[in-house]
Amino acid sequence: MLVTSVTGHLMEVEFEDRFRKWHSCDPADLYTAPIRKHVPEDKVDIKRTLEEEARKCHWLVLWLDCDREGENIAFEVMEVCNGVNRNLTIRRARFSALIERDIHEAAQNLIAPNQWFSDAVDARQEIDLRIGASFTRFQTMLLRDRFVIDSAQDDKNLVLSYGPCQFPTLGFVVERYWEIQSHEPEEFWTINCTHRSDEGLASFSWMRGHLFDYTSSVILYEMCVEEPTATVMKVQQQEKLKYPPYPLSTIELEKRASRYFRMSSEQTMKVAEDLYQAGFISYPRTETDSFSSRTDLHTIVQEHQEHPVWGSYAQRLLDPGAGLWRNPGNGGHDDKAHPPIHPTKFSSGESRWSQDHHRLYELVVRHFLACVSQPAVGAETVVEIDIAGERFSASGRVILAKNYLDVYRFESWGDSMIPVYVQGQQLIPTTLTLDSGITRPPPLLSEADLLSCMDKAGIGTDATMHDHIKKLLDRFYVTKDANTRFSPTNLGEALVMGYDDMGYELWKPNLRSLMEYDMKEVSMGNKSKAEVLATCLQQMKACFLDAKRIFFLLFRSDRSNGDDSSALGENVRPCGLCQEANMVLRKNRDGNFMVGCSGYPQCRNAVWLPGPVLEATITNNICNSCTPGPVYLIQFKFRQLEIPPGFNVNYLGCIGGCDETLRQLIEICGTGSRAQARGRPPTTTPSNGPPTTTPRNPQRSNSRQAPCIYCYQTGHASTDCPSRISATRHVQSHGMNQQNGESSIPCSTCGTPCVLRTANTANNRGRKFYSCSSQACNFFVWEDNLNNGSAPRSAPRPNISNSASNPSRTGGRGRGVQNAGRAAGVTFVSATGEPISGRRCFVCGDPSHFANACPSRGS
DNA sequence: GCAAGGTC
Repeated sequence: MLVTSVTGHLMEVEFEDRFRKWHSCDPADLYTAPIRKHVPEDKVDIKRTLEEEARKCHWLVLWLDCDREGENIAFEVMEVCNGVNRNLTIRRARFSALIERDIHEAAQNLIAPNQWFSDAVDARQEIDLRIGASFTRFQTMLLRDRFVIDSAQDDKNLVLSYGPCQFPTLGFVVERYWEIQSHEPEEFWTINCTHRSDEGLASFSWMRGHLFDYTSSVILYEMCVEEPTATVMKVQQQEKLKYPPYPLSTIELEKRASRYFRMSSEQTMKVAEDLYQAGFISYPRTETDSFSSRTDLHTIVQEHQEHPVWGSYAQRLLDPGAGLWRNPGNGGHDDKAHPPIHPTKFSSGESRWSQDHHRLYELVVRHFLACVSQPAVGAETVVEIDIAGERFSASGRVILAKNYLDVYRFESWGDSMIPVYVQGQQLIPTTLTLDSGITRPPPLLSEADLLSCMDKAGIGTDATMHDHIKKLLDRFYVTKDANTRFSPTNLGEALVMGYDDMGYELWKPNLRSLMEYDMKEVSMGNKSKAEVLATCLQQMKACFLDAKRIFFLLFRSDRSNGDDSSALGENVRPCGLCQEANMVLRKNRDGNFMVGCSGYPQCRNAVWLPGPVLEATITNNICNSCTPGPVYLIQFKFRQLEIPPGFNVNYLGCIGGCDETLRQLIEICGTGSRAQARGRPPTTTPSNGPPTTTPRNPQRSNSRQAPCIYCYQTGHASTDCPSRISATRHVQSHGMNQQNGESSIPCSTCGTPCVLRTANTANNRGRKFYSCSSQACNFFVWEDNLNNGSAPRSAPRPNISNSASNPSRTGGRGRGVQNAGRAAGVTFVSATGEPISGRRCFVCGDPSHFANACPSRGS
């Protein structure tokens, strides 16, 4: 028996020569252009070896990975060998690890090669090539000149590639970025309680989590303050186990190396390949996360007994008396081709290893030792207390046995002690506070997150995922920060938005999933290769032609005059962003107005004007307050039916940031920006410009200046938004910022007249409320509660410690209701501000019960 | 100059 090898695929698919040059044909022709499968130059020697040996042999046994790709490679080898020897008897060996018994069994149970498996791969290769080449050529040639990339690379070499794996991967990054951009912060409230005793401190958290309604939170908080005695309702003690990880697959190795060492997936695979080739670890490209029952795990552990750092742990593992051994868990994945990544040779560190080699080898060994170890054991105590009907809980944990955590230093499980409590015990909280928080957007995707997204959506394989991520970086579609978090560049975001604008989900994982499904059908013999190719390529060609048509409309060619808006008159102001050009008033093709920098596209500073603008004319009047000036005022005419009552059709306004009326109109009616209407971050460029959401990239750089998340304008950070500053001057809670006018209702706290406003928070949008017009006062009340005769309240922001036993802090400070009736610490006034005596439920207004007994509270 | 999948 003679053994030789190939190195992955022996052949490649390629277009015939006359279609190879980019300008040789219309990219649409690539859906039907003839292709050929051939052995590339660097594999010719391997082909020659195969041919030489095949001539002398009678049998050809194919020992390749037992997956679809492996089957396809087997057919490539068969084609070459059959080419020189038609009489070969050909068989396939099925094995998945270099385990002696498996190899013997495979040799004794040879099977026929599986044509369906191979066909599925042929189909994938052809589809990937045709789609990738056609879209890449097209979008590169059309769009390359439209983007200025801040790098040393010659722009002429810039390739804007499209691929069925790289684009969905980019899609994940962009989608998360959009999610962050469109996040609307919302204030919430939570009650926190602590209790200190001789034994220590327990922090109890509110079992409701948090509420977004301030008034409800205050009511519930005050009920707790009024009756602060806590009763211990439940003390639950149980043993908790923290399990070691499953055996190591490629994705897990990449994710963990990224999390623990901030190593890129690309670097991880490079180092893993080195370690594999030097024999220190097993094959690093595997989806399998369970060991075959035939694997000799003990021998692997034995090898590490002498290691200076983890040797003693390995010895404990092998000692039956220690009881540390446990057969590894099964993660449920098996690619039938390779075992999980595990150490194959002992090393206490080689002199030529880099720090990354040391780290990765250590991770593989410790992970393996952890897999065959007992879980960590902890004793957990959960205490639930009740204060005035509200439940709070605290928990403590004592670790009884660290077990695998002794060797797996990358994970931790902390101790947290709380005092001992017994059921029925009563106690007075040490602190009871009403605390506020703000909802935050999710973080940018980390490399580990991105790998998870790809894994979940079936984008790429264990061997290629890191390639797709690297490709996004190489193509300038994304950037990665020091915390391994990814943001799209202007270019990446614009491409995704371009496809999104077309309505095609070419940047979403669905396309790949559908292809995957079809491949599976082919590999099972349910569909033929030809059938899948015909359907898929026909659909993709139609999609390509449509995309081509729309892209030409979106990105019309003449850059100097490519702006789809028309300038209307003179400059409005100097541009504060690039500080080189002027901002000019423009009207877009779709009739919407904006003021954009004349330095576009180098500078993309833009201010979108309210949607209802019918006419806009620059006047000679100059704003007295806005800088950099002069900022010329604009005479607006609004569409009567599109503006709320109280606003004039004719209005002289300033776009410099000082104008409250314009700000309110934008908040209420929105701007003419395209994307805003779809809930995406607003587009700040003219509708035919490169579609980016933000006015970034001034002066050949990729630096960002995102639009303010509150007013959607540029030129200031969200934290400095003038609209927010003026809104918070009037009301405390963000979002309650639409002022309708003054009313005669006196504030029950200070007597100053209240202002009727409309809430704009997610939970209460459109709901009217009164708030005190005094900046020093926090009073507010929902209008509908007033009409129900329910409980308008002064609403100080309590954040008090040690005050639970001093509930008098809410006592009648206000002139309006100083002598109002009080029930359980709650004051009621009527719609006219008159005090009402007697108890009423805050939630539903029913006088027969109080809020803590309201039937609706269960929900 | 293009895809994704093998691999060194």
